[in-house]
Amino acid sequence: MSQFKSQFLNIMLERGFYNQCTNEQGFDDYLAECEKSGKPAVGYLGSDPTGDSLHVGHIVPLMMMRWFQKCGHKPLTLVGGATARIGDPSGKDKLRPFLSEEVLAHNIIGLKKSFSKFLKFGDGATDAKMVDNWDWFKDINYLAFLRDIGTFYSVNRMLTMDSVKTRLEREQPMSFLEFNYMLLQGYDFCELYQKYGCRAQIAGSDQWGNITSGTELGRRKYDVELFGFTSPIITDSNGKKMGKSEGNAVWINEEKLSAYDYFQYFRNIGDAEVGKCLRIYTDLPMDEIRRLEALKDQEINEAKKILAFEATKICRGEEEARKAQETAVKTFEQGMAGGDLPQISGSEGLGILDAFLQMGFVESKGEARRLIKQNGLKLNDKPITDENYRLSATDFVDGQAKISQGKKKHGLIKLP
RNA sequence: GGAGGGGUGGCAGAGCGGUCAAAUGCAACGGACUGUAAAUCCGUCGACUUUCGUCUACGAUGGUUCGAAUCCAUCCCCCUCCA
Repeated sequence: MSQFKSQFLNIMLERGFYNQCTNEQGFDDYLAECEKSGKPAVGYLGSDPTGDSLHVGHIVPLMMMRWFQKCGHKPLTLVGGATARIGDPSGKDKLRPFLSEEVLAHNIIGLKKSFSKFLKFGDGATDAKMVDNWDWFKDINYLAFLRDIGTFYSVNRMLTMDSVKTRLEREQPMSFLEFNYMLLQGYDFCELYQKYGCRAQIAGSDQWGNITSGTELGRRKYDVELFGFTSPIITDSNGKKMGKSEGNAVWINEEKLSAYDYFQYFRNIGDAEVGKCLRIYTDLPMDEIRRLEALKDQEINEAKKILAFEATKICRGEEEARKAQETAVKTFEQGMAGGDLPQISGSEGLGILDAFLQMGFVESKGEARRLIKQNGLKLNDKPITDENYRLSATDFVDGQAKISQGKKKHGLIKLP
């Protein structure tokens, strides 16, 4: 069963994190050596502070780092304070808007928060550490950079990189600024190698070009072999990227998404994805996962509940996961109203259209009207038929009324 | 700087003076069927009011016309080729 010498790579393979490695054999030898000697390997995961929270789509590499740390290695989390000022062209058609200093600072705080849910930070040997490439880029001299780094890059080669090639093929503009992105990423890798002895970079497969930029620079400039390791892009059965729920991103930080909604995202995963998600989004042992994913038909719902609970536990803590679960059970299995549902305050006399608008379930009254015609809106589980209905005292039970849109979205109106 | 092409709803992409709130596809949403799944089928998909209707929208600003996404002018942005 054990195909690799290193514990880390075996876990990656077994749980479906393994997509591509710059030198599988070499990386395995290196990690095995570290694991044997008890000297942690250092690896990094980069992310640009373009938002103030990571979302489900970012979890894959985060979980890889989590395992990396569990295997006795040291994770570095790099935030691209400098590179965000440029914008990664990978997979995009347009230049990203520039971010103000305040927004960047705010985003970096948010990112650290996201990271810390999955990794243990601190000063210990295997504790995660946060670094910002702005620290080494902000004072860099252009000519010195061109001479020291630019000489190692061939434009011919750069033009063949996916991030550049696709942009050109699609006849979308690419600025010189963006063209330089891969040099900066390459430089990051080498900088971390110099500073922390970091020899591994872990990322999603869309970062392959940027990773090899770093490993090649390391080889040419420092004569050292750096390793890159990527995860596959996780898609659902329709081939779409994971991480969107009702058109909105599933955020990791609690200010952006409630634990209940986070829980529901995983609870509603497709049957075909259950095994894959258990491996990737939970810490459950493989034996347990194999048992769960073998469940069929209705029974697979048990696996989904466990998946949702475990995934929420990692990200939001056990307490929150339990509350979310209770709310889900009450709401869906017992037809009652769980306490963790989204809520607004309102009292009798409140128009039913306004109630849904305030709850954020609809974007306009017109939409609410349409949904009423389609039997899509409910008050205390009874379909609403009159769009001019106003809440009455009898609608409130124990000081709250339940309103629902469709089968999945439920919320509470509480008396003030 | 020169020549040509183009900017349409979340995306893709028709329309090229009235019948255009704008085809079609995707996405999204509601209903039916189910298992808080998938697939399928039906329906919805600018806002306000719902009955008529009103308003805001086709890069921006002006103009021509009874009437413009559609014509004209100026400006902005993008693409291709040339310098």
